[in-house]
Amino acid sequence: MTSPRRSGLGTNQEAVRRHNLGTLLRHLHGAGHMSRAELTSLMGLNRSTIAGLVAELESLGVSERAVPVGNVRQGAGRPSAGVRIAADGPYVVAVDLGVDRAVVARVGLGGRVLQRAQAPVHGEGEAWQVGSSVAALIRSVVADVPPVAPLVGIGISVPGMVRRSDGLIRLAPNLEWHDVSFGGIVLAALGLDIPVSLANDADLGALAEHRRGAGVGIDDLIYVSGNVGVGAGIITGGRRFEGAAGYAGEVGHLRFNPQGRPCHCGNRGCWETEVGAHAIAEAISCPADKVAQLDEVLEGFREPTPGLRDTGTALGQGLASIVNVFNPQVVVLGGYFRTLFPLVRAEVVAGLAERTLPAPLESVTLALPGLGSDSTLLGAAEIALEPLFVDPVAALGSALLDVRTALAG
Amino acid sequence: MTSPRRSGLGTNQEAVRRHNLGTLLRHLHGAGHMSRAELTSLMGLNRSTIAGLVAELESLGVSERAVPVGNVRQGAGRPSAGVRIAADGPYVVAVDLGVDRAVVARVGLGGRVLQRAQAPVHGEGEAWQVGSSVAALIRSVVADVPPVAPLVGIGISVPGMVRRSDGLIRLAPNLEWHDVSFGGIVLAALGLDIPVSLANDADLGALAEHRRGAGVGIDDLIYVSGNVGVGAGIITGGRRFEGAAGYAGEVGHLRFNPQGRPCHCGNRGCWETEVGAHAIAEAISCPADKVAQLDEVLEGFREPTPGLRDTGTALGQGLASIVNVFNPQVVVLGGYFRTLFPLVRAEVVAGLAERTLPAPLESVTLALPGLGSDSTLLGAAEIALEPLFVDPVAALGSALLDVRTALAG
DNA sequence: CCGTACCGATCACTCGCACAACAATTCTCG
DNA sequence: CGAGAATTGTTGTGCGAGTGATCGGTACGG
Repeated sequence: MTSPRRSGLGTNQEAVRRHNLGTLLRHLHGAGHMSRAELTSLMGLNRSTIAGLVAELESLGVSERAVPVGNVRQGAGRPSAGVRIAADGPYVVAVDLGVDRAVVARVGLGGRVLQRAQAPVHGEGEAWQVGSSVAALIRSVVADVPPVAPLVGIGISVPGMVRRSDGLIRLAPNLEWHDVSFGGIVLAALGLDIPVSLANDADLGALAEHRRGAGVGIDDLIYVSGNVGVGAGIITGGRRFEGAAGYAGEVGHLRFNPQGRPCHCGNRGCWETEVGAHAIAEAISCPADKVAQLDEVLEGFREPTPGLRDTGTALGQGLASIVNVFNPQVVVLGGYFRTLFPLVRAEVVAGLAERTLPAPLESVTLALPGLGSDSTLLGAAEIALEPLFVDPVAALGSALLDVRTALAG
Repeated sequence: MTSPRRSGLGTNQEAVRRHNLGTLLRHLHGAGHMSRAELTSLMGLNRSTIAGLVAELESLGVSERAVPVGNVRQGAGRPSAGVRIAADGPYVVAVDLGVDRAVVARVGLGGRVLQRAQAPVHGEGEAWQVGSSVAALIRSVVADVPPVAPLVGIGISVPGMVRRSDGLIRLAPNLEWHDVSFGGIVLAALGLDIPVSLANDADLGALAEHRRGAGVGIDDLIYVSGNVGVGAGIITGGRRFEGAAGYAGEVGHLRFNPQGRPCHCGNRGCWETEVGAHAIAEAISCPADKVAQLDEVLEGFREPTPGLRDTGTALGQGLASIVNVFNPQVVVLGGYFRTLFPLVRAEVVAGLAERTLPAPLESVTLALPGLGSDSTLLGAAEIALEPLFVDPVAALGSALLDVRTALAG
């Protein structure tokens, strides 16, 4: 479900055109609306070349002309005609699979959420049950999509380890899933056969924050997601760090306190036993059945408890290992850390400074997600959109038109 | 001293030619000797195109025709004329700066070591003293280079943290250097002005093992270097993982045992206090003044001592964190681990299996360096050669001809 | 011994981008 | 208020890079 990696191939002219068209669309996707003049300077190509590429995108129905937008005019000269994302252009379906709920959205280019729906899913539900719930949500978000708009694919964020080669969910501890082909289940429930991409939620959070959130323009960032488990998504050099099989970023099981609590992985004192949802809940004496609503509970606090302060210190100290090892420019704190961090910022920063080496410490910043709780959902949209940026013509050629009819038939 | 990162630029025809010429040379560098037919299928380009590129490389003096090499003929047909690296072609100078000695080599394309020299350097020597020793070694390895052979640049492997933006050595604990511009020092001692690239030794070990050692064809590997400190070099997706400023891979300070020995970084129980050279020396009761010769001492053992077994277990358990976080396909054990690992293989494997998550564990392999103790030296050569693969014409255009005269004048 | 297979060399062809000239539009300065 | 400067879109031309077909050369195999 993911394209194989490129080898040391040569480049021919066809590839040049594909690459340039895809890069132009990537820029448009990033900015949403821009002038041809901006594109010219960004891509370093000739004006005429940009004009040709823009014309091709328009004929593909991806972009449309816009009036010379009345933004700040910085100088003399003929105003540059705008290029903007077409209203009925290509879109994807993004699925954010959580432990207790699923969020589904129809997302267009530019990361615009066009429709959204969500529903609770049972914690220990069978995969096929969850799959049919998700399929129902997908049907609802595409209920009033215009027939001319092409569906490029589906992206799914999973709270677990996803094998890159085929998108198989190897292990989702909190869903109690082992080796589930969730992409196939959803497609079967829909009766469709379109591209489906799956990836780990933290990886997708990192991707979305890099493209549209707190990490725009930052090529080396880490998104640390605090939920029941703790995971990290890594962006390096502007690319996703996936590892050999797609499992990279399992920072939750870093050795933190060999005398600590037992972890479900079989060891003791893994970092996530000190800063995961259960540890946070314990620090604020939150009853076990309210751990799923930990966000709301945490928001009730104006001052941290001593237990929370300790959790904050542990969070900072664990982040120190991550910063030492990855040397990121920004660390984005997602999941429950998003509400925890503002409460115990001082302790986190102190724990980080205490254990990080001077050189990597001086260039790192801690940040909250710029996309709030939508990071993973928008990350799922990004991986589904990706084929458009590699080869727009091919991706649109294989996209699905008139989804409502296809779903009805 | 390192080229800036590429942004989302477009591709023009000039870039295509550069890229194809560089890619062809990269293949030739990897295989040393190949037929045009192989190049055709590897790069996916037309025969005529390959012929044109090969002709250009020949006119640049980089490659030369070889007789249809008498290797295994797999089928009928006219034998494909060979392409091989030119005898008097471009070369680089590689420097492996160790704690107690420096190795300098003249290295040609294909990673061939053409000349080599080494000398002891004082542990706490001033940087300029070490620089002039290295300069003398460089003079000796280029003493009988033919005048027509161009010198592309110098690559230096450093046992410390190197800032990527300018090659500044931020910290080399065992040399007791802070913020040393060693590249500039060496150039000044030589009286030359040519490109110098510096990088961390573990990073370069990883690069060399990926290109020419135990990791050929492996796109996700980690080279863990055990010396006085412990560091890691990471290759992901076939690229170096450097982090925002170049400091990525500092695994030696991963938290291992919070009640453990104090580390020079100010914390307690960092992993390198358990598996670094001093810990190994302690495990075998090696006197402190022989730590520099730990390799030879270790080679004297046929059976591991109980202390070494414990070190092996700690090594495996620490590697587990690395495997969980990076999900590599291969972990190469360099430095002192190269002699330690065969002694305590069982303990390392057991420690790794005990603490690694099942999914990343199933795809990882432990390996010894395919290049022996030359990994870092050849990695230094690789970064110096890199400009040739990005743009052969430009790199050769700015290369230095007739080095002997330039050094004399 | 001859047919087949494979490779190198050559040349016309296609395609994509760069360049130059011109038109359109706005700003600025006198 | 008007002319020139500045910037951008448009169009046609040219260059360069890779493609594809053809021919000739060399080896293998029956």
